[in-house]
Amino acid sequence: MNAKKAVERQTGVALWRQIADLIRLSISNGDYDQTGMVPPEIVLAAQFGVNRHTVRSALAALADEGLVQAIQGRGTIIQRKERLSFPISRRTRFSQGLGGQARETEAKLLAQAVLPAAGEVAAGLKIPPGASCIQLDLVSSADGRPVSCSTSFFPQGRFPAMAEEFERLHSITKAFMAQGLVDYVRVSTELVARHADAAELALLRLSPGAIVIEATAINADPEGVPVQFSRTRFAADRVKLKIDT
Amino acid sequence: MNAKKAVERQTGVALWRQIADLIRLSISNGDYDQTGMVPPEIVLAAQFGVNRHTVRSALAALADEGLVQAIQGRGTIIQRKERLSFPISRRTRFSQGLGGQARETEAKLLAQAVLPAAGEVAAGLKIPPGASCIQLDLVSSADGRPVSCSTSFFPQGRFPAMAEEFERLHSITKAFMAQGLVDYVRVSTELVARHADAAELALLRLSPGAIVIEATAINADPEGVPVQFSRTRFAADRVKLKIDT
DNA sequence: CCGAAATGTCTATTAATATAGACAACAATA
DNA sequence: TATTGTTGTCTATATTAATAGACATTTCGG
Repeated sequence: MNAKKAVERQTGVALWRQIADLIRLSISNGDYDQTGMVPPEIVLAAQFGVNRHTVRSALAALADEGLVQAIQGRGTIIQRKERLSFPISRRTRFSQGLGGQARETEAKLLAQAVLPAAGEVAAGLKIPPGASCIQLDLVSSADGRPVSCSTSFFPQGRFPAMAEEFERLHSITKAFMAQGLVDYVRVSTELVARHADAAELALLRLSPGAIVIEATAINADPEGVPVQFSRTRFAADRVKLKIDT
Repeated sequence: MNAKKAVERQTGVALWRQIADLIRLSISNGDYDQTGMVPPEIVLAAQFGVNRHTVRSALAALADEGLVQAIQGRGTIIQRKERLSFPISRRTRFSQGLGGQARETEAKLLAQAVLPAAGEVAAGLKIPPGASCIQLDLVSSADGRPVSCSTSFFPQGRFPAMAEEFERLHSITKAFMAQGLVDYVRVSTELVARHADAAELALLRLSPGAIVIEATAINADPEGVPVQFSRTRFAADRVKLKIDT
């Protein structure tokens, strides 16, 4: 197991950031669970083959994220290590999926708009290009930490009060129910991973260089008629996607 | 749409690398399909708010990947833009999945070993810890470009000739068939995205800072008995994972 | 064939990153 | 309480990343 932790120079990614990423990974892998602490700076410096100050920069970044806390004289203790397991299946729903893993989940409406469906959205929802659809931008959090941000489109003809119902109920599932749709299933999901852009860094409170997993999904009613086209970006270091087939 | 392309300073990720990532994304999004060329360096520099030399560093990195080619006097032309769509379902198989998207697919055996199953592997395969299993390390390519590298474990008791059969047939599916297993299905898949480590950079021929999607999966025979535990790392900028439910 | 527009190359300067070493401050413990 | 093992802070230096400007070279269209 004991994989050699290698960092590369002259790559455009600063050593301290590479090291921060590796330590974050080790933490979420449970490598330091025995002590609940990160190894001493000198040890890490030796492991990575860099100067102690470089390791300190990495740990400072992790402390900034709230992942660890350094205490003079004692060491650097681990504050958090969870990676939420997020199910993707025919019945994917945000809040249910996290059942038990987080004390509190929240979905916050950032923006809403009514606009003509175009290209990808119209095709996904199977409505004619130009037909009105409702766009909702959300940020979802678990225990106060943002986990994902999403942009969803709904056909306005069928769900005219989507925005209002969501604001009232704070749940897509409940907003669907309030408008007469009691059940829906996931019909397709596409995943892509990339670096977070500036907007996502801000929304998800990520540190620059962080990774997001972008899931483009379509939900449909039991008859197979699409009801939602969504694009959700997950903070990759906070989630694990579990695919149930 | 025209999202502001923002780069962040003092983040541990060099500006030229952030810009290279953004341009790569624009290329795969088809933003430059009208001309088949990247915008002029001066235009990009203005868009990103950086010096032209910084943009040149980014383009040099992309040229190094073979994604673009700069021609003095004319501009920078796009050489490649594909992102392979990779299905994940109960019947996920590498070569079939890419049907039609690539002219030629190849799976190459890097290493093999017989070792006692431990922890995660034993649990996934539902065999007692310490029981022998066969480990195969593969790299899979499409049209000569590496797409994923994987480490798989098989119970030795049931598939003693896994390594030999794979070397002969160059296919996991066929190696299974040669040993009497005619069908198998995917029972679980977990996805995580992270930065590639040094070994993955080399195997997948990625540029440092690149992202991999790590899929941890278990395949089972029709009776539900696990036959394979695998961990596959995809080059994130070359694939799109399509989940069929 | 000239000019506009693009990439290529060079020098110089500033800012960020990384290394090196020394020592202070604090915590736990023998 | 003295020792050991930690993190915190300081100075100094070298390397890499980024900016700035000037000008050469190539391509293409009028």
